[in-house]
Amino acid sequence: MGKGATTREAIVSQALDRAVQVGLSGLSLGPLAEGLNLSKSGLFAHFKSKETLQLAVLQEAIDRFTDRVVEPGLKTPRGRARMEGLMHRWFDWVEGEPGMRGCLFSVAAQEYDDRPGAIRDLLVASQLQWQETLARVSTDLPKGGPMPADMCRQVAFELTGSLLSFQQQTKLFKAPNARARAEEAVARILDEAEIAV
Amino acid sequence: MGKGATTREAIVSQALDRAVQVGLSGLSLGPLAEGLNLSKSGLFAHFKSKETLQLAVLQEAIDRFTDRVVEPGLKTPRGRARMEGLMHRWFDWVEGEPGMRGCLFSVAAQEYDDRPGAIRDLLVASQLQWQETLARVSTDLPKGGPMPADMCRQVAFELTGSLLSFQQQTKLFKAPNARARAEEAVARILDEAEIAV
DNA sequence: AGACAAAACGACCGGTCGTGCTAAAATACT
DNA sequence: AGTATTTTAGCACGACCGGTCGTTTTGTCT
Repeated sequence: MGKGATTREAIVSQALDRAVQVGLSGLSLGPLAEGLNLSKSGLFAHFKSKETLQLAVLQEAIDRFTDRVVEPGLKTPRGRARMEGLMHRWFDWVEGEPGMRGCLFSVAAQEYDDRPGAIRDLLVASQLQWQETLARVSTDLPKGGPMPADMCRQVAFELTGSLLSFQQQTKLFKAPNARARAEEAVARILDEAEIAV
Repeated sequence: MGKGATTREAIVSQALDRAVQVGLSGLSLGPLAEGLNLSKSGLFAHFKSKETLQLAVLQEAIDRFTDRVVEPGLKTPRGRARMEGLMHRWFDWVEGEPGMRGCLFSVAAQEYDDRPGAIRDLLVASQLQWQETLARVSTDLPKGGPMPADMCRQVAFELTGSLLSFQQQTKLFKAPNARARAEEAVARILDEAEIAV
C-alpha cells in the first residue's frame, strides 16, 4: 500500500471520529487537516470534493459496522442465540469503542432524512439492508417453525426501537442502567417471538 | 402585544421550522432574516446572541409539545386510554403538521448529546421530564394495582423505543406502514403492562 | 401634532468555509 | 542514480458566518 493510500485512510478514520461529534455535514476541512498535521489543500487533494470525503467516511462506518457487528454476529448458530449476539454487538457499537464514541448512522439519519443526494441514498440503502438482516435472522426465532416475513419485519422494528431508546438513555441522559433496560426490552421481544407461529 | 413581541414570535416560529431541517446548531441568521424580509441586524437586535435565539427556539418547541401532546393527552381518563391518547398525539407530533415537519428534539439530541452548555441542559431537562410523565401515566396501566416505579420506567423506555423506531421508518425510510408497525408495538407493550403486578 | 422610544436598516468587521492553482518535496520505478 | 509520478504545501479566491455600530424609519403616547 502506497503512501497516498495510507494517509487517505488516516484522513477518513479521523474524519469519522469527528463526524460522530459534529455531524457528517458539520465536517470541516481546516480543523481536520490541522489534526492530521496536513495542510488543508494537501488533504483536499485526496478528494475531489467535500461530498466525496463524506461518502468515504460513511462507507468506512458501514464497513466497520459490517466487520464488528454483522459478520461476527452471523457466525453464531441460528436461532435466539444469533439474534442475541447481534443485538449485543449492536449495543456495543452505539456505546462506542474508546476513541470512537457514538454511532454515525443515527447522527447522519437526522441530518439527511430530508436532504436528497448521494449521501442520503447510501445511508438509506445501508440501513435498509441492516433492517433486512435483522428480519432474516428473526425467521428462526419461533419454536413452531419459520416466522412469516411481515412478522419478522415487526420484530426488527421493535428491536430497532430498543436500540434507539438505549442510545437516547446512554448518550443524552447518560443513564447508567440503560443497558439493563435495553436487554430486558430485547428479552421481552424475543420471548414473544419464540411462542409465535 | 407590541410590535417587537410580534416579530419576535415570527422569528422564533420561522427559526423553529428551519431548525428542524438544518439542525439547531445549523441555524444561520442571514437566510433566516431574508425569509422574514428582515435585515440580519434587525433580526439580531431581538436576541443578544445566537445561543439566545437557539434557546428560544428550543423553548418554543417545548411549549408546543406541551400544548399539543402533553396537556390534551392528560385530559383523557386515567389508564390505558390516557396512555394510548398520549402515544397517538406523540406519533402525530413526529409526523409533523403541514408546514412544520419533524421533531426538533430528536435532531437536537444528536447534535448536543456531547456538547455541554445551556442548550443541552434545557434539552435534557425537558426530555427527562417527558420520560417521567410517561412513567407516571404507566402507573395506572395494570389491572391488579399500581405499577412499581422501576417497572414504569421500563415501560416508558420501551414506548420511547417504539416512537424512535417509528420516526426512523417515517422520516428516513419513508415507509408507509410505519404507523401500523408502531401501533402494534405499543399495543404489545400495553398488553403486557396490563397483566403485570 | 409633536416628542420620545422602539425597531429596523445597511455597511462593515474579523474569521472561517470549500475550492481551485502552481510549485516544491517526497516517493516509486527503471 | 536519475527520472517520472505522486503527494503535499503555499497561497488566493469568493462566499458566508456571527456580531457591532450609527443612522434612519416606524410606532406609541401625551
